[in-house]
Amino acid sequence: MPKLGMEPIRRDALVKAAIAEIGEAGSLDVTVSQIARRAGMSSALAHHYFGSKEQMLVATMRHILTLFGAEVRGALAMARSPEERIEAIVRASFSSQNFRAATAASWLHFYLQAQTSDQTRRLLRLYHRRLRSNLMVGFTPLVADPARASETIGALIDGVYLRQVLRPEAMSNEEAVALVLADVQRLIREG
Amino acid sequence: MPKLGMEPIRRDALVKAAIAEIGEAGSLDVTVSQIARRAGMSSALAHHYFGSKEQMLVATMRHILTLFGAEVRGALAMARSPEERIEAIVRASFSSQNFRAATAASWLHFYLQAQTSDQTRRLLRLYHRRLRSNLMVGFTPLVADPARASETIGALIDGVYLRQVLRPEAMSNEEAVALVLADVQRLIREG
DNA sequence: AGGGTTATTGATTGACGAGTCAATAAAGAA
DNA sequence: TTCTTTATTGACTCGTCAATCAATAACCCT
Repeated sequence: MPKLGMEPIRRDALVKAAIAEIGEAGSLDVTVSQIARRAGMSSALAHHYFGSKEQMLVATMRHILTLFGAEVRGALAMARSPEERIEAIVRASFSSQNFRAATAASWLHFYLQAQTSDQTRRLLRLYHRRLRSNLMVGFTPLVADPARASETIGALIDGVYLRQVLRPEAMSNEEAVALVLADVQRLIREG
Repeated sequence: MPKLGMEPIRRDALVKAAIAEIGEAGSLDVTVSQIARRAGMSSALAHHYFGSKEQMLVATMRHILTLFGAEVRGALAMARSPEERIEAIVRASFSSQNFRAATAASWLHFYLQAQTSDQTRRLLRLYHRRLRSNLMVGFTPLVADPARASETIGALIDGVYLRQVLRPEAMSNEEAVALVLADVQRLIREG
């Protein structure tokens, strides 16, 4: 029962199914057929809209990055001080449905994918640069070496994230945020 | 020209070739044939000695973990104070040839593999527990919440490691060590 | 109604890769 | 020497999966 204007709907469904499938399988070995089935269509249709598996995964990562970017921007808009700016970024990094099991696994997947795919690498660098730049703005009025502080907190966020992918039960979202924020506070107190 | 007692030699060659191959490809998609060819034998022989690809990769991870464990033990033997214990662990985490490009990529690979392979997961948990326990011993006389401190430094190590896999040029080994140790110092000063 | 476009899929192709096997050869044991 | 064990490989099987294609159907416009 073909209706017109299906393209955006299908693409969206596929991207979301890809995240869910990667998260559930906890693995990189997700096939186009699995994703397509979960999205309620044939694999042929997936290829029809994305051309290739890689393009589909790139679109998936772009989607994750877009959501994350929106969340950061939203939180930053509320921030009234440098401290609050940093806190906003940390909270966004661990926030909401989006940043749980499925998304986290996908995220990690793309970290690896970035070693072989140019497009993925470019996307990831972009995210890194933005994160770093946002942290820097917050840290600059507060510490002597904002670059160093941003690097530390950025790495700490990645590390906590990585551990959450492996052992989701070991630490809750709030605990993760608290852990990172405590380190932020130490950095600030040190000046 | 079959000589006897080839088994340990072949196994060793395969394990080392696997690390090199994963590191060079920067990817999980390493075939048994590629690894075997690099190790100077046929893929059939690799199967003969390891039974399956998974067993071969488990042996590879075990090898990496063994090397790391030895390095940590060596450094700990020299430590004369709690501070030095912690420093020893951090230095070992980023030390030497072993912990560069190829090994780091393999390491990250196993993090993912752990989500699907029971054996790999067990190995990784063992490593985590030991690392945590070692850090705890160092932190206990120095800070109020040693568990929290160990968790923070453990995550920071993983995060810095992850970033080095992605952008090896961004930070040198020594810089990585310095970054982590600075955070250790902050934790200690805080008490 | 009929031509063009979009949506959709089952079936197929083509590649690649893990694991198996039968065959060859050398070393040691009897 | 002959038998057994170990080493070794090329060729093969079997499965899987990305990608393609041909066919079908609904929608829109004229």
